[in-house]
Amino acid sequence: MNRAALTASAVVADAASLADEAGFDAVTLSAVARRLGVRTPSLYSHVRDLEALLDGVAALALAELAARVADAVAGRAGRAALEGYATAHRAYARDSPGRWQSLQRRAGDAVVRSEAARETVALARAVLRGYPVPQTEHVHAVRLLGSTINGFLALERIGGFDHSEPSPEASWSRTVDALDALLLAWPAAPRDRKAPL
Amino acid sequence: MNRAALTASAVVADAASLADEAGFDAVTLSAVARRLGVRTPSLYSHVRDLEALLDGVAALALAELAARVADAVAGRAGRAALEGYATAHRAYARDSPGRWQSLQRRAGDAVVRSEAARETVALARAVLRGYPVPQTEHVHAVRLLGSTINGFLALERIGGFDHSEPSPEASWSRTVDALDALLLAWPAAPRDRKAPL
DNA sequence: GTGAAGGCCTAAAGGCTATAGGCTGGGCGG
DNA sequence: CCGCCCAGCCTATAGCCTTTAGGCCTTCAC
Repeated sequence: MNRAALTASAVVADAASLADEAGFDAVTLSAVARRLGVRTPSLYSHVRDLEALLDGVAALALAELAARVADAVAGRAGRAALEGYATAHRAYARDSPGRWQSLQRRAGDAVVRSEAARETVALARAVLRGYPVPQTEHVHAVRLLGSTINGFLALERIGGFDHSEPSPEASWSRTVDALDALLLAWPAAPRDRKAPL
Repeated sequence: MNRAALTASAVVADAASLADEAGFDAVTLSAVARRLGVRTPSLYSHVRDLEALLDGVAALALAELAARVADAVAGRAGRAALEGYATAHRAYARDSPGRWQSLQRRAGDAVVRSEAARETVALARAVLRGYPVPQTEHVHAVRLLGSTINGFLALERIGGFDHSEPSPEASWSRTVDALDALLLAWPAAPRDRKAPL
């Protein structure tokens, strides 16, 4: 009686909430089952194994992130778009720390090939359109953007900024400033920049 | 008989090797004990708990990394120093993936306050001396450097670059180019850069 | 109404961390 | 030289985790 009306997506959604509340590595099949008022093995009807559950959370997170970023970038260009792009990431990491963390691991193919993954890249490229970065350099610029934003958030998360003075806040805005300046003056062909010293 | 001559540092060293060989999360007390030919509980004489063991690996890794970076930066200035700094990090991550991974988590106080931690920051500041970045901006620049380098390596590790075309290699050198250009033309006070659009 | 299927259950195996308590050999004081 | 003590390993055990196997009840289609 009182079947708990489980479905794959209900299980994944609950896992995502748990991740936000208790940290990504508190996500275990046991814990999710407990929250859903069900015995652990029952989850195996809906989810292949733990790995698949975590991948499910990542897919969910990526979709949510893409939506937020899209919203932040829409109708903006240049620096405003860049700021929207970067800050939407940071806001997502702040609001949904567990889901964010789910993205910091090698993901399964389903996640990698997802629509959301494609969209995130497309949005980064859209931001670049407001800057004089040549098409051929777009990949590199997208990767740089991703590296810096993700890297900043990772360092912030593990407390890397907790032991030196100015607040991460200040460095964040300087970081966006720097990325803006960088994209405005994207260094020309490698050869041109060689040996400035 | 045949006491295994365990010591705290021998245990930590073995854990670090295991991390490199089998991935950081293959580091368990069980696995380390197995490798050392000893029963799991025996390790508790040398290591407080799993957490302490992982922190030990991180401390070891940080010291090794600092040494490598110091070596790569010594006697260099400007772009050469920057390139040495960045590439030493990448080389370490490549050569010792497990140890590198041990640094991507919130570390205990012992690690944070270690000599090696201080040195890493000092080396970054040393790199900045070759660039016209004002003292007051050093913290931000150090954080930006750390964010971008760590972020790039993290994305590379989780395969974030595996599904688009040019090799990470190419983007890496463009990234160093970009950081060089950025530091050469570090954006002035925030106010000056406002609303260029 | 009945049979198949879906969805939850219990049971159980095997791996992990961690604590408690026992055995032993080597060094050291008497 | 003898015996004691302790360092350093051990076994036993508890508790939590994942995963598989197999059973039972409910529902729905025919």
